Amino acid sequence: MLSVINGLGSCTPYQVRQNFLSSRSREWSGSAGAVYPAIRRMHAGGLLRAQKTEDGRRSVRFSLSAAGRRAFDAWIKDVERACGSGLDPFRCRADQWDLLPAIERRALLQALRRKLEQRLATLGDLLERPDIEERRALVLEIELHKTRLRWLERESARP
Amino acid sequence: MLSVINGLGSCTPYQVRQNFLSSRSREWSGSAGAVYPAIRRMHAGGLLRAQKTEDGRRSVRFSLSAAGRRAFDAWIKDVERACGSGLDPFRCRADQWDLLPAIERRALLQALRRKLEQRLATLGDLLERPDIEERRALVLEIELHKTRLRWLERESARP
DNA sequence: GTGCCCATGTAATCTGTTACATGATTAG
DNA sequence: CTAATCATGTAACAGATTACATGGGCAC
Repeated sequence: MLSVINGLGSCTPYQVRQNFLSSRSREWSGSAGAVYPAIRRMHAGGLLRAQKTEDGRRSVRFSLSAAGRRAFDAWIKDVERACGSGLDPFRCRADQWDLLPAIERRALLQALRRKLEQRLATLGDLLERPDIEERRALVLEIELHKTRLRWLERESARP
Repeated sequence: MLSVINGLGSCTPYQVRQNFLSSRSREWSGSAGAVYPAIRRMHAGGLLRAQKTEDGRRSVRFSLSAAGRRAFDAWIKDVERACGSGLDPFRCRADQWDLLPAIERRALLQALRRKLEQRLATLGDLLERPDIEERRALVLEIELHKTRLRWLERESARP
């Protein structure tokens, strides 16, 4: 998945790490202990090309090698995986919620709706900002959350 | 996440494993090297209660202890995590697709649409079967895939 | 009995996490 | 100069994967 970051140019490990840290993903911590070894592995595996840049710092910049670009391309075009359902923390819980006693269930669904609406507001604000990257993914995420919200509303109005 | 399986009754490690193997999740292999140690850990941590059942086999059945049920409850009611965006393989790629040359991009979006429609057909068939468990999650998954499909159609008709 | 499947594991390996360590540069 | 921060790591640990090992019951 580091391919994604490296897909955006020639950069130092530190920049890669910052990118992970700043991306509000929560599913990936971007910890030093993950990023640096991963880059070393990819370099050893021939997916990255290193180029010494003599700009004062001893920093080494990495970019995708031909093999790296091929691997990235294969990842992008992996239709099978792309259309899988992933590991959705909302969907994972969906059937469990139904087992709760009616009162708890009602309260929980309510809390979920509030949280989703709040999240949608935040994402909507983000969308306004001109400097935001990954705009398409953001639009999609908003739509997916709206779908979850509709599902919740349908679930709330039930036996 | 094993809480989910254990939430469905008193069972042997083997049954847990079969459940994982049969659930078309792909995000979790249910390998022996994961399930057995995990159960041992949870038992050691006091989340599981073991009961020897003398039904011939030496099988030990596990069920949730009081602490285990509390942990499961906390997981179910984790609104924050539930409303996070998870690790969606489709959304992850969404912005990368836009970087492809127009012809490749068009072909890929087409392939994705076909795949999604096929997946939707499969899930629709599943929904017909009366013995299917996790029905709510299935309905939700279908809706989410439809949302992705709508997004794709909007993306296909673009500059 | 022999072979096969059921059920339970262990070993080696890979990768991610947290927490700590280190040298280089910049602010005061 | 000293302290903070930048940039790069390492160490210990947790958990997942594959592949292999083991032992009991059943079919033939």
